[in-house]
Amino acid sequence: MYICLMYSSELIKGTLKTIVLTLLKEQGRMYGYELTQKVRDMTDGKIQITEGALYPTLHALEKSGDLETEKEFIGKRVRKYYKVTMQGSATVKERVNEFADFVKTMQFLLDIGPETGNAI
Amino acid sequence: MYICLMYSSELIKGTLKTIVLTLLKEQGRMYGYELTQKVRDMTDGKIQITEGALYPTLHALEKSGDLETEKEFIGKRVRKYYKVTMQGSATVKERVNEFADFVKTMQFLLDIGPETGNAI
DNA sequence: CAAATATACATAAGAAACTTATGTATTAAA
DNA sequence: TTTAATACATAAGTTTCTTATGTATATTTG
Repeated sequence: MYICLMYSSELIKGTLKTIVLTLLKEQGRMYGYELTQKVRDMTDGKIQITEGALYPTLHALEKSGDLETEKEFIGKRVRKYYKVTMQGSATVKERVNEFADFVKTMQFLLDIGPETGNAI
Repeated sequence: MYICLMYSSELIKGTLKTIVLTLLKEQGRMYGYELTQKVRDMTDGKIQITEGALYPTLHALEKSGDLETEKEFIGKRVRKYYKVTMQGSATVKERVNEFADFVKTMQFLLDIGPETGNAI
């Protein structure tokens, strides 16, 4: 079985919003830094979300109405918790379904099985 | 089951080279325009490779040594056939394996099954 | 047979989504 | 007490696409 330490940035491109929205929906609420840690831990470091990519994305998702924030003070430090709005909840479903469909199409195109991932 | 007419361009981003290399390896040799048609047909139009994206990609893959070309004249019209080099053949394997691995990680992250694609 | 469409290549400007670098500030660990 | 971790943010640069444009031949259709 093939194992790689870290995916090429090309591959991850376009999936950041889907990942963030899904995790926030599952976890209830999280803050930015927490998200980077969670994704790194869940993927054994294979997906590492950089802060330079994450924060602008979170801001965009808030602006589009898919996320909303609650500020909280931990000592003197501000922490911004994000959670999925009702609109965002629908967006998550769409995005996850689209991704699942896309994977099927790609598996057909690349001639790889769904479970085994057996390459040529 | 979820079906969409066309994937958002975000999702497809980063998979173009993998698709092109895989099809060329399977089919032996193809020319650019043929590739766009093949992908469109195989995916029922859900993935539509634009020529503006394809030709620069083919040129890059030739430059990197993964593809080589043969020019052929169909009447007065030039047709450039591409085929995978020995180096390219290894690249295909790597890329397909990486994609398969990536899909597994994403299915875990998004909490979707491998076959059913059952969303929340 | 003329006009529209399909075939077949190519490039260039602009947009989108990242990476890398930098900045600020607090808190915990060595 | 200095380093690392936590926690936010933005800005410049890169990659990779979209959209637009260009050229030319071949085929279909009205």
